[in-house]
Amino acid sequence: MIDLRRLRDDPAYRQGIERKRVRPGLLEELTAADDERRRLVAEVDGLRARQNAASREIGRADPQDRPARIAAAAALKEELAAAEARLAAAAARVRALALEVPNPADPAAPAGGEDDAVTLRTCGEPVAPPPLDHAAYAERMGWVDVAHAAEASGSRFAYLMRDAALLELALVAWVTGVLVAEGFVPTVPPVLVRERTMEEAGFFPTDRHQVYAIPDDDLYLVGTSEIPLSALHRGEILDEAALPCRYAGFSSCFRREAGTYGTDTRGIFRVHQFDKVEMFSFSHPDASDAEHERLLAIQERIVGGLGLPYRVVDIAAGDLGAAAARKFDVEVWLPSEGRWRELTSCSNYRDFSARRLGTRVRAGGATRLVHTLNGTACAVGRTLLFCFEHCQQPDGTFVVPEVLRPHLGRDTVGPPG
RNA sequence: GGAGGGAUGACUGAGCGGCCGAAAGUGCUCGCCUGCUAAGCGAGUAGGGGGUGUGAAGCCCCCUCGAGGGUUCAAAUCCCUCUCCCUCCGCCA
Repeated sequence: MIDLRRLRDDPAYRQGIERKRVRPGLLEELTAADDERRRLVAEVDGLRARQNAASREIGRADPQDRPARIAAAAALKEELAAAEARLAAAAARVRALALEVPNPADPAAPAGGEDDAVTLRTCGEPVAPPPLDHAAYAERMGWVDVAHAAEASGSRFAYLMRDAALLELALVAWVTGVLVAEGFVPTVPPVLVRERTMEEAGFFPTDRHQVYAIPDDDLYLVGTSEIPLSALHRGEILDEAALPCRYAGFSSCFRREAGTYGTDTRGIFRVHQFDKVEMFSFSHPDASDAEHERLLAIQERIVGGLGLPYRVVDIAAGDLGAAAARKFDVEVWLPSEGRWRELTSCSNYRDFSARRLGTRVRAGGATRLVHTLNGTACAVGRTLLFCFEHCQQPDGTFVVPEVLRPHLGRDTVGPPG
């Protein structure tokens, strides 16, 4: 949810919104609706003030004077009720329009759209493709079974099996350890949440079509543990000393992947269900840029620690999603495709979802909305897939990344038979 | 799933139709006092919205006692629905 007052008063804020794609006329409609809402607030407040005053006088009046005064006060009720109905309608309209408006892009975010991300740095070199691409290799090793998954669940599902299943556990253990050492609270959150939680996290209404719903129980499957983590301080006013407040969430993630028909169909690059360790920070509003850099640095340490060549890109304003003011992606070289592909993502939402969540910080005498940030620590399936190509030897042996060896208990995994 | 009890400010907890946005305590802030610390003394201390200010302060008004509705001139207090928590029974990994 954006800040309506800033939309009114701060041209830079409005420009930040316009750097994203917004429906023409939306902001004008919204400000007009908000003007009307404020006018009605004043009207209703005035009527209520009169009614409150009248009621107080009745309480103080002599019992014999009361009937006449009560009759007079009763007349106010109808007028007030009508005005309140108009206000409620206006407020609902403002809310509906405001939910459509994205968080302003940060001035530092590059201009443009999907193709205009700016590469900040590249660590490691592109390499030639291995004998087998990730999907073929995983099949050869008996690590991924999409055929039976299709029987059980449909397309874009997979069984992760044998050493790949153990590699997942090793990855999760290693990454979680890194995050705990960085002061993150390790968390296994709920993956089914209410509609309200989706909305407050900034996913509804804009990304509703990407979310699995459980209509019988009014619950929704999360696409990332960011959602339940964001609800951890819902409606709370935090102490300044408690910030930053960092959580590492491990969970399964569920995504409908609507609109991706026919893309990334090989292997487990894009699936409906995967496990992920996610970082989430509640930051002091003055410190969120530094926190963002910090999350990014942790991501780079993890990806670099696995020995994967990567580059960091700064996502352009027009490609930012509704909630992010700034976003960095870490892209890893996928040899079989001969290009860099997204592995992790790290966003600063500023106060956008904190406003819906009601998560604030007591700063000096005042309270301010916190800033929320999130970043992938490890999307397990996709990380493994990159490893399938980068750790694959010409003879088919899989060389376990050094950091995972203590967790897996082996240095290499040979091909079967 | 069945039967009861509960939800009050940063926290504990009183209030059970008007004098309650709310006692008391804790915490926090400021001042005093004290070699330092602890203790003590005094004062202050909810959030949000609208308006008016030099869009600082201040001032005025409105809303909020889990959420939403209702009764009433008037609701933290009465009624209904929902959510969550606790106790007991049932079921269960």
